[in-house]
Amino acid sequence: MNNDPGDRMKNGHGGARPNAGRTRGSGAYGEPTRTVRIPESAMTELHALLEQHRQQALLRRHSDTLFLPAQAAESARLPMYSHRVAAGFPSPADDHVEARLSLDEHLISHREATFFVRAIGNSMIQAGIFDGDLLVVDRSVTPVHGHIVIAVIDGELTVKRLHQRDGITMLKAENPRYRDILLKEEQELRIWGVVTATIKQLL
Amino acid sequence: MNNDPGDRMKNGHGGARPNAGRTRGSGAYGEPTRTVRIPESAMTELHALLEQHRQQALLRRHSDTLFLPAQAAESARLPMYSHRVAAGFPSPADDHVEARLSLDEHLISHREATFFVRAIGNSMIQAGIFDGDLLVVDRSVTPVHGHIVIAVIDGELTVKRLHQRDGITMLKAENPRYRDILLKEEQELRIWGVVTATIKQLL
DNA sequence: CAACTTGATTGTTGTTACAATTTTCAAATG
DNA sequence: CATTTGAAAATTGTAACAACAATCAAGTTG
Repeated sequence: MNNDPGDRMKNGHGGARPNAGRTRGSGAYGEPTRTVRIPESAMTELHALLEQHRQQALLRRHSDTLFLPAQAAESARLPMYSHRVAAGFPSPADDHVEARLSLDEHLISHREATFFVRAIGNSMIQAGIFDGDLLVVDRSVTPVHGHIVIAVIDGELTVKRLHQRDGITMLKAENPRYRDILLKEEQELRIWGVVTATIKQLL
Repeated sequence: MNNDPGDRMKNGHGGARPNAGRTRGSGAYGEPTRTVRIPESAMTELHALLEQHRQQALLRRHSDTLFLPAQAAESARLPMYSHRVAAGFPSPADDHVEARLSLDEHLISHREATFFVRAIGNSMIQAGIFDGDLLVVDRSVTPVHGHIVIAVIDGELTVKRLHQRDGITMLKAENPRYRDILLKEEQELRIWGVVTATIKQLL
């Protein structure tokens, strides 16, 4: 070993030669890279993704000496993406969503006293009740002023808002084109129940 | 306006106050990020992954308005009355009811693809969707012209009616006081799903 | 002369730094 | 009391940096 640096430095090795240095694409991926910023929770998934790319680069690099057994038929190997890369949308199958909801439980408090009625007509359109909507009716709720109720007037089933003021009982429609029903003395008001929810099916 | 900087600078606004500046986790992912270096061919996959994380962050951020269906417990069938049952008091215990109904079964056709959203605002009031209504959303339904959809525009979750005519895509509000959203070229429309039912709770 | 060593060179790679942007709060304004 | 405004603090894409690895040609050794 020559420990004197001066001598060697003068007629130095290497130098600004062409084709010196490591060759392009000699990294772990065999291709240029970029820096990106990602959330920390994506790190594990990303590491899986990177490992996959490294494997593929390794395979490409040694493709002249490495062979794999032919696959039985075209059992089209799909790329083994980490987790659900393709998804992109929140999926109900995902687990880390806090609240889960049962419509039955959510909308029905008194099971024994609840039934459904399909609305007919447009007399309650301003209350958001359209023809064909499904109404959830609770018979155990005591109807008071302001409630939307299912009532029987002259043998007809109707949905109206119950008004009780100064001893006068009315069934008001929520549509200016419909008349309110003022309850006469001899008329009997039969209230089947209070509407606790209305459901509009669009499809 | 005081254009003299000296005055304002002295008792300047802001300053090194506590709790000033934007809050931690207010980014698109709701969590800290890191920079990593990845091969270029992984960029598309990474973008999908990141989009997914952004969606999940959005979902987390709106967890007070987003729900998923519960597992089918003992889905209680409740009586479903037809409208013409004029006579006396029907009881849910009665037998001569037409059908018995489970809301979960009736309103949810694809459990794996269904979630709930609580509506905010009154932009769809003429479609019978009011502030606070519960929307049943099915991701497996292909959105077409006329459907009411849940969409993400500029990171905001909205309910609108989808219009597609002559190559133009619009999100129309059903309330004259709200402007329609005309989709610009560079704007990306993300439709989370189609609203299959809306539920208005009255009690 | 073939095999090995050596040093400069150049691409890779993980991380840090930076600048532009966005979000937020409280004081100031009307 | 609602709105405006300026500074502060975080986000975010990208540039820069430093340590490292690979490569080649000249030099050295047997």
